[in-house]
Parts: sequence; structure tokens; C-alpha cells
Amino acid sequence: MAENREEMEKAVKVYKALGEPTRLKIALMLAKESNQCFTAIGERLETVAGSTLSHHLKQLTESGLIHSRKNGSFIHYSVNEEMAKKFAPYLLG
Amino acid sequence: MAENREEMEKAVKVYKALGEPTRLKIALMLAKESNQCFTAIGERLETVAGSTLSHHLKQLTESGLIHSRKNGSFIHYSVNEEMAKKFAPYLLG
DNA sequence: CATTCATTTCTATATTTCTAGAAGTATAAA
DNA sequence: TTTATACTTCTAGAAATATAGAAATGAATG
Repeated sequence: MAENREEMEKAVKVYKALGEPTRLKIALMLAKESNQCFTAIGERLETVAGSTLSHHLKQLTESGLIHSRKNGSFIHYSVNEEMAKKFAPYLLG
Repeated sequence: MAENREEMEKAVKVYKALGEPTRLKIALMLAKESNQCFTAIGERLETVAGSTLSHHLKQLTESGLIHSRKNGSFIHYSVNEEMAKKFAPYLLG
């Protein structure tokens, strides 16, 4: 019932993460096709410096909306479906 | 299915609006109890100047997430349930 | 008409956020 | 062990945002 402080803070983080075009694109991209790695994501966005992409992924990850899994020297990202369902099911189509 | 540009821009606006604590509070407040006016909202928030509140309500309104109805010299605000359902059902509890 | 109440707009300042280059770390491959 | 690839951190500048005081607008009330 959306009322306690902690949950609100979580919600603010999620919505702040999604309230930026590049990050929303990333979230939608991962919702559609999960387990993509840093470079693959970057290529689909064009015109984003690696450092910038890293920064965006960090925010998305810290919000809890996406999570990452290390595989060798690659890091694969996917959306946390529970979080998406709860806060932004729009992502799931 | 969350893919066209216009809808994404709409989504960014909604999420940007919700990605700020005061505005999220307002949105939750209105979702729970609709049709509150400017002053009533302000009183429930404490520590927010009128001009600031006006600015926040404008952003929420322009995102489409809440709408306003003029009644004499008062303006009553409520959430647009369709928008909330689509982008942030979390608001609806 | 003068005044009050509700809300907005204007202006300014402080803070946050976005962006990217450069340098750094970590893993893998040659 | 050098080199390459994947990604992060540091630093800094530019742009956007949050906040509030003061002045403005507009409706209602005395």
C-alpha cells in the first residue's frame, strides 16, 4: 500500500533512474532482451561514451531495477522483473 | 508494447516527475485521497514554499500523471488513473 | 472599490545531474 | 609478460533542476 519511507525512497530511486531518456532506453532494451553486456548495450545506443554508459548502468543497478552478473571479463545485465512489475510494468510491455 | 518514441518521451516525463521525493509524496497523497487543493497539499507537506509547490504541481500536471480542475478560486488536483495504471501502478497501492 | 485568499510567474542562487576524457583495474589471450 | 578487451573511477565543465522570495494575477468577499 505504498506508504513507508524505505519503500518510497526505493521508488524515488527507480523513478529517477527511469526519468532519463538513455536509461529508459537501456531498461526497455534489457526488458526485451536480457543478459546483454556492457559493450552490446553501448553499441545499440550510439553516441554514448563508455564512462557515461557505466554511470547510467550504475544508477540503474543501484536502484535495484537491473542487476548484473559477471561472466569472465564480461558483465551481463538484466532487469529485475519483480522490481519492474512493482514499480514500472510499462517496461515489460 | 512500449516501443514508440512519443510514448517513451511521455514515460520519461512521468518518471522524471516521480523521481523526486516531494513530487512522489504528492502523487501518493493524491492517489489515496483525490481532489485536494493547492493549500491542502501544501499543508500536508510542510516546509515547502508556495512557489515551489506550484512548480512541482506543474511538472506533475504536464507529465499527464495528475490533472487539475478549477473550482472558483480553488484548483483541485487528482491523479489520472489511466496514466498511473500504465506507468506507475505502485501509486495505486 | 478595497482587501483577502489562492495560485502563478519572475528572478536568483544553490545543488544535482549529464557527459566525456584520461587514467586505472581486472580478466583473458597471445 | 606484453597486449587487448571490458569496464570503472576520477575529474571537470556545461546544463538542468530545486528552492524560495517578491511581485503579479485572478476570483471572492466585505
